[in-house]
Amino acid sequence: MRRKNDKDGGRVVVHPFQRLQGELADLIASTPPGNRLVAEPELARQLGVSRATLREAMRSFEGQGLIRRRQGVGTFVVSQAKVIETGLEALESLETMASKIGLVVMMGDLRIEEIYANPEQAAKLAVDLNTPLVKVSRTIYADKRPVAFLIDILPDDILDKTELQAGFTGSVLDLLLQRGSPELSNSVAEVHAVAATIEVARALEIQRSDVLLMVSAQLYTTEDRMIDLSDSYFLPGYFKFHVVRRVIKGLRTLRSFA
Amino acid sequence: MRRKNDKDGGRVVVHPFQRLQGELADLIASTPPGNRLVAEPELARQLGVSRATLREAMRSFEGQGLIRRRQGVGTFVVSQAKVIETGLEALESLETMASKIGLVVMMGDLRIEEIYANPEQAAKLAVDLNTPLVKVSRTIYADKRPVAFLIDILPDDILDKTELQAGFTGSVLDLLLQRGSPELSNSVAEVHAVAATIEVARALEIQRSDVLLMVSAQLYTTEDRMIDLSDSYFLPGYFKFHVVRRVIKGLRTLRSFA
DNA sequence: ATCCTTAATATGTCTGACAATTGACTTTTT
DNA sequence: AAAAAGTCAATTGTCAGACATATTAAGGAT
Repeated sequence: MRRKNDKDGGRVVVHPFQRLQGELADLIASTPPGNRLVAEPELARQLGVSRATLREAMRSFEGQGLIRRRQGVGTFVVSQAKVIETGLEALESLETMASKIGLVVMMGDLRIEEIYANPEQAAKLAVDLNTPLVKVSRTIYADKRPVAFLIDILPDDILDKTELQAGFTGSVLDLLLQRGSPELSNSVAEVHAVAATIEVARALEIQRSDVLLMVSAQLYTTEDRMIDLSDSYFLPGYFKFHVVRRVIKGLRTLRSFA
Repeated sequence: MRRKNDKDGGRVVVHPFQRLQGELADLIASTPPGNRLVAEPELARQLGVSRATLREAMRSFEGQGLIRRRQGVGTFVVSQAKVIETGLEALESLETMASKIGLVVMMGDLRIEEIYANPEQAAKLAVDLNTPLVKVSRTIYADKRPVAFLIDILPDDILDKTELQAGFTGSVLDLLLQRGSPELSNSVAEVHAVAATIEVARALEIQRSDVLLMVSAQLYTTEDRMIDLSDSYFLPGYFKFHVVRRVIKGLRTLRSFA
C-alpha cells in the first residue's frame, strides 16, 4: 500500500470535511450577521484545506441558509434572526431544546411497559406481529407544571427495559444519541391538533377535550430501519415549534404521479 | 473585456450549477432507491460539468438527505419513502401541495380589506404605524367542504388590491412567486394548536372551540425584508404536515447564550 | 479452506489556473 | 460640474488533472 503524501506517519486522520464543518460553523456563528467572511483562498489557507473542499462545505452551509454568496462581492453571514432558534429541522430532544432557551424541565411519572406489536406497529417497525416492544411513557414538567406527555415505542432489541432504569432523564432520543448505536439518521414528524383524551388530560392536569399540539414521529437509523414510534402531546404556550420553509429552486417535484 | 473560453459568441449562459441542480434532481428522482449513481468522473462528463462542480451539487443533495456517498463504493439514492412527500420545509402554497396529492381545492369567501398597521404589525413588517396594509382572508374548500381558513397581511406596496381582483386563485405565495419580484427567500412558520374563535368557526362551519391546527408564518425576501404575515387555520384530517428532522453532526449550537 | 496480496474502482482532496461578476476608481465626454 | 465610459482589483464560479484513501473482489501462498 503506497502513501505518497502521508505527513502523519501512517496515522489516518478524520476527513478534513468533517473537521471543516465544525470550524466553519463556529466561524459563521461568531461572525455578526451581514458581515463578510474572508475570501475563499485566504480562508482555505487559514483552515488548512484546499479551496475545493472549502467550497463544498460552503455550499452545504449555503443550502442551510446560513450564508449567502455573491460572485464578485463575497460571502456574507445571513441575518441570524431567521435561524438562531433552531427549528424542528434539527433532530434534538425536548430536553436539549429546553436547555437551549434556559428552561429547566424535569421528568416524572415514568412508566415502562412491555407490550406486543399490534398489526399497525408491526407494519411500521417492520417486525413480526406480537414481537415484544418497549413502551415508555412519561410527563415533562416545567416550573412544576406538566407541559408535555411523551410516549415512545421501540423494539426491545433496540432499547432494553433495564437500560431505562438507571439515569434515564426523560429523552429516549438523547439516550440513543449518547449510546451511539444504532446510528440515527432522521425522524419524520407529523404535527396535529387534537383534543386531549382522558389519559392525556389526566397526565397533563387539564380538562378532557382541551386542545393540544401533537407531534407524531418515526425515527430512522442510517440503515433505514425505523426504530421508534413516538407520540408527543404539548400544552399550548410552553414550547414554540417552528419550521424554516425555503423556496426550492432546482428541485423538481420528485414525484411521478399520473 | 477578455473572454478566453467563450464558446457561445458572447452570450452569457446561466450558471452551470443551477442547471446542474435541476438535472441532478431529475436523475435522482428517476433512479430507484438504493441504486448506485454512475461514478463522478463519468457523470460529470455526461452532465457537461467539471467534477468539482458536480461534487458541490452532490454535497448539496447529500445535505438534503437524498443521496448517500461512501468512499470507495459509490453514491446511492436514499430510500425515497422518507422524502417523497415533501414536507413543510419546501415553501409552497397549499394549492400546490394539494395538487401534488391529487386533491382539488377551491377558494371561496374572498375578502380583501385595507387596514392600517397596528403596533405589532408595524414592528414585524418594519413599517411605520398606520401604514396602509392589505389584508386578504379566504376559505379553502375541498369536496365542497371548508378545510382551511387563511389570512395574509402585506404592505400595500408589495401587493396592490387591484392585483387580487383578476385571477386570484387563493394563494398569495403563488402570486408572488409567479410575479418573480420581490424575490422570495424563506418563511418561518410556527405551528400551534388552538380552539376555533367565532370568526374562524363560522368560516369553517364548525363549532366554536373545536380544535384547529394553526400555522403562523412570516415571509422574507432575499433582501431580508419581511413582507407577509400569515395565519392559517386547518381542519384536522385533511392535510398532513410533516417535517424531516435530521441529526446535525457538524453544527454546533450556533448560540452564544450565557 | 484461510489468510495475505494485489488490482480495480470509487469517492476524497489538492493544486493551479482561468472565467465571470461586481464595485470602486479614473478618465473622458457632454 | 455632471454624467458617461473605461480601467482595474477583488471575489466567487468553473475547470482540468493529478494523487490519496477506502472498499471490494479476485487470485495466490500457506
